[in-house]
Amino acid sequence: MESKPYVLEHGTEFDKETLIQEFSNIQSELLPKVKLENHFQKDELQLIAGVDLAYWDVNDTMYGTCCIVVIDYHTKEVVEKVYSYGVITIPYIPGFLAFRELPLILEAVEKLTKLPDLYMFDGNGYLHYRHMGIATHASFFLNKPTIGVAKSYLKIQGIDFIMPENRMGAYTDIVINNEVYGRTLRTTKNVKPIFVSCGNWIDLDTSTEIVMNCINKESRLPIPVRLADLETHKMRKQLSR
DNA sequence: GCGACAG
DNA sequence: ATCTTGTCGC
Repeated sequence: MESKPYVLEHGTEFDKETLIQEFSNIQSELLPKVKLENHFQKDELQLIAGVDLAYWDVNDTMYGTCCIVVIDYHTKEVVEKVYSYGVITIPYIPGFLAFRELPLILEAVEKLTKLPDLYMFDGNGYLHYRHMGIATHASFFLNKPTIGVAKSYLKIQGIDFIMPENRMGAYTDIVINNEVYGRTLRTTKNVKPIFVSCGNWIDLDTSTEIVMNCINKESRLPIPVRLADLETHKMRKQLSR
């Protein structure tokens, strides 16, 4: 049976296997440019952005909206909110989320009046089959440090995560082939953990520290990602009617 | 063929 | 991601 073709833009069609082949090549070319070291001064962190998308469909056409919420790292006040929306042309394929979501993300970023110092994503970064989750991939277009924050676990090479202790701030590292891919982090007691990984230009300890500093009692997710999530749902309500 | 599978 | 109400518990 043949793979179903996918329409990308203006009548261009690709079959799934071709997409995966080309996408894998792109990810492999980016990998050598990843640096898991802080390319910034911690005490200069001011604006942190959370990025998320929501989807809906109309007559078999998939639409999406991307919302970016920027907060002041110290006061936790919302500084700016921007969004974009449009037709989604790339299918969701595990391991290739960035190719589906980046177009709308970059469109929304264009609308920001102040550039954030760091971006947090709803999804993985270095914790990925080829270390190229959306947080890492996106960093090359944003030119800023990024962090990946996933709500569920992406199992790699059959390796399960180790459940951290049930106390706020407890974590266990996700190690595969002697390499640390990411971290299972309990941001809130009595609530299931999240999965934090470096995006780019930041180390895992600092990523963990920043995520924990963005936790309040409202959610297990860091504030920027949580607010972006809520915002995309609001936008979908408006846009889908 | 079957199961796995960030969002 | 999305489809969906009430409900148990802190």
